[in-house]
Amino acid sequence: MPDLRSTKQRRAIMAVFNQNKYHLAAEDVYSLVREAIPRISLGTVYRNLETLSQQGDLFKTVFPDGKARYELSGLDHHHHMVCLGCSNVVDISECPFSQEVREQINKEGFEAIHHRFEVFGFCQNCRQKDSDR
Amino acid sequence: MPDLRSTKQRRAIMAVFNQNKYHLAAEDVYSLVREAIPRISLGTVYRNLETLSQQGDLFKTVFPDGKARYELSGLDHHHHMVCLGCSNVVDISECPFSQEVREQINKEGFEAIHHRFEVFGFCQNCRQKDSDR
DNA sequence: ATCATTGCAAATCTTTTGCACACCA
DNA sequence: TGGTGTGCAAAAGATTTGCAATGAT
Repeated sequence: MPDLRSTKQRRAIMAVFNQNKYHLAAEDVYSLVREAIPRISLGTVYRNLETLSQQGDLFKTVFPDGKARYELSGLDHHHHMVCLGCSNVVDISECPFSQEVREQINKEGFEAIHHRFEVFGFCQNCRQKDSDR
Repeated sequence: MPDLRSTKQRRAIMAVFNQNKYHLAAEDVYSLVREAIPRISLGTVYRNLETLSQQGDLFKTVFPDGKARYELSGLDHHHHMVCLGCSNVVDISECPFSQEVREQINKEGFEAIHHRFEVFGFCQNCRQKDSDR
């Protein structure tokens, strides 16, 4: 592992996440960080998202639309509710990782590193709009 | 919604899933179905995977590598353990969708359609190989 | 006959990468 | 200085789409 350097770009990307404690796709980060550094390249954004994820500063999740989203990994452990209507994501603080699940995993000789729980459905807003669904 | 027609291609794709009750990426389906229909096109495979998923015959999941996998939706409800070493997937039959989680979701006005629970880690095989990790 | 479906190829979208130059330690 | 990081543009990989021809009902 080479040592990470502190560059203007890297700092600006982390600043984006500190100001937007939410699930950001690479494009989102790109457009937000360009407010501070207009000439930053999308490639740099991707490279840093990857690096920062490997460092453990960010947490990467691939959502059902096939796009990866990132968030600060320092946040409380939580899970996601994804709205199938508007694609918005709401956090769930309850963690469903139960003792039964843990036992089944151990029984298989599997070593769990991390896990992810996602609920897909429709948020209040979209339920009202789509009441004809 | 137009009415679905029963084509040779569509039947062959379903046959692939009936013979391989597992998580198949579009490429996998493509190469398997070409054994029966060598001139089938990849576009047709994608279109049918999408159609069949919307019909509820298949269930689509996007894995962390950004590729979508499909499986028969008639199978028992289950979840996934993904090995970070060899990328193999093992099913978990325990479902962690607890009453507490359900309550939190309802409290947000969210209507849950389906959910996904994934555990990432290392399978027995990879743990032995990588005992220096 | 009608209209869903197909094959083919081109297009799209997200992400990755090669390369020469810039910049942090 | 030396090697990491950046900008730019091209490449790669997965998926989607336009179009004319085919085939199911």
